[in-house]
Amino acid sequence: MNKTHFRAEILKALGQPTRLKIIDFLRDGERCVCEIFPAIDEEQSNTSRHLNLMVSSGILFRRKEGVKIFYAVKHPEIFELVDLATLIMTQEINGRHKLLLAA
Amino acid sequence: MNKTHFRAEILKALGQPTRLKIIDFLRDGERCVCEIFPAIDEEQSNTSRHLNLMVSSGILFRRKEGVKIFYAVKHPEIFELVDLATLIMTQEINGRHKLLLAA
DNA sequence: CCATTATATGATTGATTAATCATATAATGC
DNA sequence: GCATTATATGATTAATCAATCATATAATGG
Repeated sequence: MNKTHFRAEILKALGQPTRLKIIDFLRDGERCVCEIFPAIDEEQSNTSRHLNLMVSSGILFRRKEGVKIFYAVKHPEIFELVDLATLIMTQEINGRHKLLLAA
Repeated sequence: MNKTHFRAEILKALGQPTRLKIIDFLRDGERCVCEIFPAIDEEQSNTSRHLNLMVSSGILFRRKEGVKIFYAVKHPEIFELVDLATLIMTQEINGRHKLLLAA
């Protein structure tokens, strides 16, 4: 895999609503699957798949403790990146609003 | 569309190799389609579709000049966001390398 | 040892995506 | 007005994706 594909994989892993909800829920630190899936209101199996995908693409890491598996965001820059997306979104919404007002 | 979906759409728009190549090529400023598609080595029609998608998701804007259409990145934060993805990628590669060395 | 709890995974389905070829549209210079 | 250049779009195809249901695995407490 070349670097463009690697970068794309990271961004793609973050560019999905269910996965973004997981990232947001993990802002306060690690959580086990049994906490995550009710919090984001998704099925356990679906949540598990998304968690695994994010581990594979370097977004999350996993820690086992007894029967529970805790997931956490691997790099603090992930949050910065997501926050930038939020900022861009806000600017977009404001820009569109201004256009509507000007029309 | 709610905010989670909006954020996801922005990240997803950036999380595709062909589109990342376009963003990289637009770092120096606006370019017309006829410059972009040879630079990234993709078909004109495919390039056009990706450009349109990024306009729709708020990543790029378009300016018409005669028969040419110039595209440019709409928010400087887009570059910051992509650069963060590159940083995360680098950390991942280094991390994996260290693990291999330690093993 | 068994029942329970936590997590992962196989199989399936419908939806979305990226790429391609062919063609349409639209501006320009002659 | 016509040929040329630049761009967009319809139709198609193969691939990937997200979600779901059912089931498997694995650790724990009693």
